[in-house]
Amino acid sequence: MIVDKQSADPSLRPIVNDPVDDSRTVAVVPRTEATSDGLLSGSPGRDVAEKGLREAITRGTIAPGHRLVEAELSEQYGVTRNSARLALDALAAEGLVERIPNRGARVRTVSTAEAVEIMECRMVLDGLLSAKAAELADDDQVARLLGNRELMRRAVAERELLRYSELIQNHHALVREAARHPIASELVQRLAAQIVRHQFQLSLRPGRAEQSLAELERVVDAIVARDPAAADAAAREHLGGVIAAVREEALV
Amino acid sequence: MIVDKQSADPSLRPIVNDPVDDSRTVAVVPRTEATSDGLLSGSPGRDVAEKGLREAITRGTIAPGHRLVEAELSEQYGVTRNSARLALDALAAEGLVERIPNRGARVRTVSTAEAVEIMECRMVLDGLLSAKAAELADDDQVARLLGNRELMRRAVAERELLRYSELIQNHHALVREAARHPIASELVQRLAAQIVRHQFQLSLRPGRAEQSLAELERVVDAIVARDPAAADAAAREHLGGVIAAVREEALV
DNA sequence: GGCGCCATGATTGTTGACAAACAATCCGCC
DNA sequence: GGCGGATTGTTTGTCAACAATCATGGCGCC
Repeated sequence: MIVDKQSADPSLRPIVNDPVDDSRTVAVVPRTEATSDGLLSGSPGRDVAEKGLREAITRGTIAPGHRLVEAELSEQYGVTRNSARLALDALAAEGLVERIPNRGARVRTVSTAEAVEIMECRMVLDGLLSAKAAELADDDQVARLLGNRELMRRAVAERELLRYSELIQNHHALVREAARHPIASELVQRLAAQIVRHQFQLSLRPGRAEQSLAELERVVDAIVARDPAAADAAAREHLGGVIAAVREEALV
Repeated sequence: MIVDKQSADPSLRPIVNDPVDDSRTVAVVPRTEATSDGLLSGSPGRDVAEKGLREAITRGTIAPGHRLVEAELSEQYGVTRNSARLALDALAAEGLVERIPNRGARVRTVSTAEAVEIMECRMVLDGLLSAKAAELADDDQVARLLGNRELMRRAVAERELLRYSELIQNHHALVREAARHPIASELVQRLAAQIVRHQFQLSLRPGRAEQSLAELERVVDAIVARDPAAADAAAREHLGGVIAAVREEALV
């Protein structure tokens, strides 16, 4: 049975309509220290640890499978153990950290099979985003996509793989912005974070950049042409190519 | 069933000081049992609260927008406040609960626009799963899909909407199982949990069941015929129909 | 010499008390 | 009578100590 008491305002204290809400999110500057040994404490603490850890994991500074001991993290990031613990919880929810009850946490290692599955999900979601972008992008966004395409071409021509890698990220960011689809955007980003390692490894394969570029150019073309179906198809084809490459890599 | 209270959406109401707030007395209550002092503690505690809350939210027992006060939850589920707190964290990560720092948590209300976005994501992911199912389903799974199709037909013929609704869930569960794609399966389930309310509301619309059935039958046909592309297309078409219906509903 | 069993150490998980944040209220003041 | 600022009460967030859990290593026993 359902209880519906909605007739009364559920807010004891209104949370809605808070126009100035950033007062709390920024202005961090934590009491530089609270505990005698100079640990950052509190809410900032959790965020500091979470941000630092996420960065370290996604950049590969910490290797997959590496154990993450709460006490060590606490010391390393200068936060209390509780903050470190909460950060681990958050990252576990994001799929970056694996947690085993009573046994601790470690950096999640995604198998090749999982990486493929993740990419398959990204493939269809990226198709959705590209299609939406083709439908909704404004002139400025189209211009920036074209500009980025030019940069990608140059980077590939000059064999600047690292730079090209960054530009691909940029391309995706532009597509996400143009698509105006927060839900899909967040999903894609979360999935992408889980496989940076695989993706990076792949990008160094000879010949990979050229193929990738050709595929991405078709995505841009479709968006510029305002053709959602073509954009969807092109985006899928691109990631389909990436997936095939990863599968091949796995055999090596 | 779900009591609709859309008519009194709290977020649309002016922020008046409503001294009498009985909306917070929720009649939930499993209170599974108790230790000597009446509190379940610890790890089980967190799980109990999380499971109970998730159930209450997805079943609509607690209305969207409803405030979730840690102390109250702790009492209601017979767990410590900390367990309740962790449960809220977990549910917030799943997108079922909204948290605002220092201001508390409430059941997330998904706007129609968000619901549409979520369904668009489900659409493409469901297409992926259906295609995989067409590729990988074994004979037993195919048989069960066919059996379920028959049950759906009957339910619709006999105007058993509630039963039909359950059978749809069952259909999706069978597809997920056959697809052997844990990543996509989990994503889809998480997204689905966020919009049960919208979906349920929709399923009661006259004529909706018939159209839905026809679409789902085509999905089953494609899987049985081992035709991934057709399965993908059919699944997308199905959710595309649902999305169109939701958009219409929004105008009413 | 190998096997099971208890002590030990390192880590995670929990607890209750404490502190901060915020909305609502009260009070003096003009 | 209305306004600004301190005050209060409620709720969230943090902390350090405590308890539970698991792996490891030593020790007797077969």
